[in-house]
Amino acid sequence: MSSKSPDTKSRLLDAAVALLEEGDVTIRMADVARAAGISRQALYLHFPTRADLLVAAARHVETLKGMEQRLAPSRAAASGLKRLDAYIDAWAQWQPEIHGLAKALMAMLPTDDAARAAWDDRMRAHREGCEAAVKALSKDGALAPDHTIRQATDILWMLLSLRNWELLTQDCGWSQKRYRDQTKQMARQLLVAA
Amino acid sequence: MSSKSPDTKSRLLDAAVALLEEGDVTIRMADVARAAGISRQALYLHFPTRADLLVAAARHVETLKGMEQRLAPSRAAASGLKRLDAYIDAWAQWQPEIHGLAKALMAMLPTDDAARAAWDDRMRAHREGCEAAVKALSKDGALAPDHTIRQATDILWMLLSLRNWELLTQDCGWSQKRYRDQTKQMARQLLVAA
DNA sequence: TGTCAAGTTGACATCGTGACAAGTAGGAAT
DNA sequence: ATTCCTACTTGTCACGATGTCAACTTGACA
Repeated sequence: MSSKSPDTKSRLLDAAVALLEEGDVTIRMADVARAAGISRQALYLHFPTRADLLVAAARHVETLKGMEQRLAPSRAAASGLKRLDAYIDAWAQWQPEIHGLAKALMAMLPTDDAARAAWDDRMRAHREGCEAAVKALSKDGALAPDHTIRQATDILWMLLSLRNWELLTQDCGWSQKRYRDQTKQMARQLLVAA
Repeated sequence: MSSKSPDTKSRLLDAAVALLEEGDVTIRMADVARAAGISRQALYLHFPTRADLLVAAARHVETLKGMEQRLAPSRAAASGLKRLDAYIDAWAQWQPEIHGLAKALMAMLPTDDAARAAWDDRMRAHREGCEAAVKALSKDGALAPDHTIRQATDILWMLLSLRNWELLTQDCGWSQKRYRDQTKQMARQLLVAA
């Protein structure tokens, strides 16, 4: 896929992720290039636009931290309810780890198409996870009957949004454990048939 | 207070609000000036920075649209449940109207202290509204027993966050009516004793 | 030795913010 | 009647960021 030197590309992505995790909200192309030890122009050889870089960085961090593996328990869950719980477990654990990156990315969303693209890309992936959990519930007949799959997915996606994690843990001071447990409870209240 | 011509200042604020409500996220100083019929430089005589303009616009829109009056039905509600519903009604109606403005303001939160202050102010007011609704529920004995007032307020505040409104209506394509009705239902599921 | 890929330096166009200067129209003060 | 002030004008400029373009270097490989 990448015809250029692969380790330079990785170094660039590592540098971008590191800078974003430091909370450097206004990350510039020049910063990333300098951090990776190459010239600003060379960065454009690997990533033609800032958008491309950010999208790649957002993807990179997931492979870097093994998101796929963490979702294994959810995929292997015996019941829909257990799948939902396992997904929330994985997600609750994941959120603080990507918070630095997410914060920087979110800060740019309104003005920056690049960040928007990266964000939408990742959120779509997350939404698919939500949908899978909802479908598992539905298969068990455990989904509340007044919701379609689509609608239930919307609700779970909203409940598990990074913004809500941020709001509850940062602004309301909820502990990580409390966030996890409460969120599980809320998901049941909202989605599971009584 | 304002030493400059007051009607020009108002015209500028009106123009800014109008542009922001159109959904023009990347609103430029030149745009606002043009819309108000004065030169870009003259705009700087009234608002030294873009942040100043946006903060002033945020304040302006609240008085302009009479948020206080809209909350009257909620305050006058006979029961806790009705108060909750009325508050959600008012909030659901309010959100799309301030969305453009809020979006622009949110964009400046990480970098601009003035915007942060203005934002926190508004959010605190909203949280107080949530708390009042929760207390009304509690007074009726209708609050779910596994929640403290504080915790229930956190949950309602999260549920009614602008971000969630944005996510459901913009990203998920929910209609305004659907947002309102579903949110009411979710609030009941999460907060009201079964 | 020639070629290609990857990276280098340096210059430049574009856009938005904000600073600054010099000039103008109209009203008020004395 | 002239002076002063205020609001506003036009025009210019510096700065910082993105992205483009051209020309040069360096190392590997065949």
